[in-house]
Amino acid sequence: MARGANASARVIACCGAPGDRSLDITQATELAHAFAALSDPVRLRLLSLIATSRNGEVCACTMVEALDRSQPTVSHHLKVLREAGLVTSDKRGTWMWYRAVPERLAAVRAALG
Amino acid sequence: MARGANASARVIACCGAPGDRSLDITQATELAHAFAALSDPVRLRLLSLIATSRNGEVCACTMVEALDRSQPTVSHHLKVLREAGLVTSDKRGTWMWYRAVPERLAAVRAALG
DNA sequence: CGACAATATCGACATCTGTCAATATATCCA
DNA sequence: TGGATATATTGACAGATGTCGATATTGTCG
Repeated sequence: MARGANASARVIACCGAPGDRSLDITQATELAHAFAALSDPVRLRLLSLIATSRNGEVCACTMVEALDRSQPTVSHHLKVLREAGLVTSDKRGTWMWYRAVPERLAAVRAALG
Repeated sequence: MARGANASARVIACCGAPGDRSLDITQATELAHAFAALSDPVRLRLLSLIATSRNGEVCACTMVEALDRSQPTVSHHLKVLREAGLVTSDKRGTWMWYRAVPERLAAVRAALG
């Protein structure tokens, strides 16, 4: 479901790349989706909560409490993060536990240089 | 005019930071603005064109030709990139020349880890 | 000055996005 | 089985965003 998880396009030129061309439409659209997932304060705080958690995972219920948003809104944002491949979810009982995907974060970071 | 150019907030925990807390609302909003500037395919292609150019700068007229968008649209996107601090512009005669701001790109990249 | 060229701004419009209340779905427990 | 809890989905709506045509602004050159 996570789209663009295998993209390696870069905004700035890489270490003497052969072609050394700028992004084409497909690459740009793919990358734009990733950045769009990061372009909301609520989502950034969610991702931050998850990525900096002690045991590496956070229950959705915790996040609804932490952020000043309704439960449906938080659920929506978590879905966006998941579809962008930035987090994964694991349902255990009634609770939904979220984990960050460091490789995906690294991939997006790499696209910036 | 460029907002948030001095932010050093990170989504994931930094090298044993003292507080080790997640983003607050202010930091998250600031970062979100930066990512929002990167969340459009046209803007990514513009930034890519600029950042990978031979002499480090690109004339606006070149970009209007390169992308399949109207002149007002390209002008709008360049303005967004400029206000995000990702590029700078320099008017020489009738032409407007754009340059990337590597430090700003690095700062955004650093926020991802 | 006046014609031309490059860029920016304005106004309008369709689409996308964030938000919440209401509701549905899934799971646990008594 | 039935009630309670956690999460997801739906529907609606306001506000933001990308786009273009028309126009304004700025600078060059005869």
